[in-house]
Amino acid sequence: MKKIKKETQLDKTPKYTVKDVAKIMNISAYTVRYYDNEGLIPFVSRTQSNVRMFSDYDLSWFKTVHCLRATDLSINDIKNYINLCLKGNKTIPQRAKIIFDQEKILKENLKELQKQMKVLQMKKKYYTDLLKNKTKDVWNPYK
Amino acid sequence: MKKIKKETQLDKTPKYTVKDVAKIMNISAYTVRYYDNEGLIPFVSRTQSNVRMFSDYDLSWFKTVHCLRATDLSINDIKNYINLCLKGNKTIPQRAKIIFDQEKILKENLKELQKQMKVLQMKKKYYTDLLKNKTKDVWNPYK
DNA sequence: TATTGACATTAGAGCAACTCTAAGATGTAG
DNA sequence: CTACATCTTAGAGTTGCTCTAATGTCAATA
Repeated sequence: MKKIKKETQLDKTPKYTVKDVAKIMNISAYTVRYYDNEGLIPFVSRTQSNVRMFSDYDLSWFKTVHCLRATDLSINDIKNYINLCLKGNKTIPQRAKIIFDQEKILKENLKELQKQMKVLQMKKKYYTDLLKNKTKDVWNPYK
Repeated sequence: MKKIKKETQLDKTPKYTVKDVAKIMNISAYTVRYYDNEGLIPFVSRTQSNVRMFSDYDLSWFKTVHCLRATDLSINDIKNYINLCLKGNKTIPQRAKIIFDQEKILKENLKELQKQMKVLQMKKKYYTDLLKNKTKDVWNPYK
């Protein structure tokens, strides 16, 4: 008998409040509502009294959004990506392009940050030496 | 005879326009004016017809501002740092603290970005496999 | 039962750091 | 002398939050 691996299914039962998601994702409750209002999290359910309740499935969208935001993709571009995801496999090439492009951009950003880290460390050395009274505080490019 | 090393002096003759600085620093001309208006660049000279002219000395302030902004220090905090620099060596400990703190923050930001880079690379692999028809586009955490 | 407190909701204001527009001044080239 | 390229300013617009104010829901306590 052939062994069939069952597709991973994320739990869609609502169990997390805005506050819970904020804590889990380490973002503010304002931001959680903002992302929902902007339509970045599809199919969010509400209680009878209109209170948002998120599932593990919703959480996985938050993780996607969080990753893309962390790498500085705009809210609009993320909305676009999410909508492409919802449209099924005919949008795979477009989605792939977004991810590939973003990886390139992140790589460049990381390189730039590492460059600035080196500059900061020279400034750090400048002040460390100053505090040890080893040097005078004159104008120099490490200030 | 004792050899005295001459202190490095930056040229203060005005030679660069806003556009020149924008090009050199790889930022927009708007941002150049914005930084000047915000008082981040001290002693900027103007021609008789009110046109900004920047020197190498001014440029070195731009580099300081650029480095601190790149590591996400706020405009206000940078203004504070610049003003401390202008107040002379009694402000060394305060300036040192700003730089040391900022280095810690940058280190954390870099760590987070590297984490997101790994997530992005998993997404990249997900789409690379999809495009090779090796996998199906089902919901999974790499999307 | 009434009220208090802890939460949730919304619309919309506020903010940081640009980013751009509009209107006007200046300088150079034809 | 005119055209246009480039500078100036004040102020409006944008993005992505962040917060406030007014209101609603619900459980627990006086």
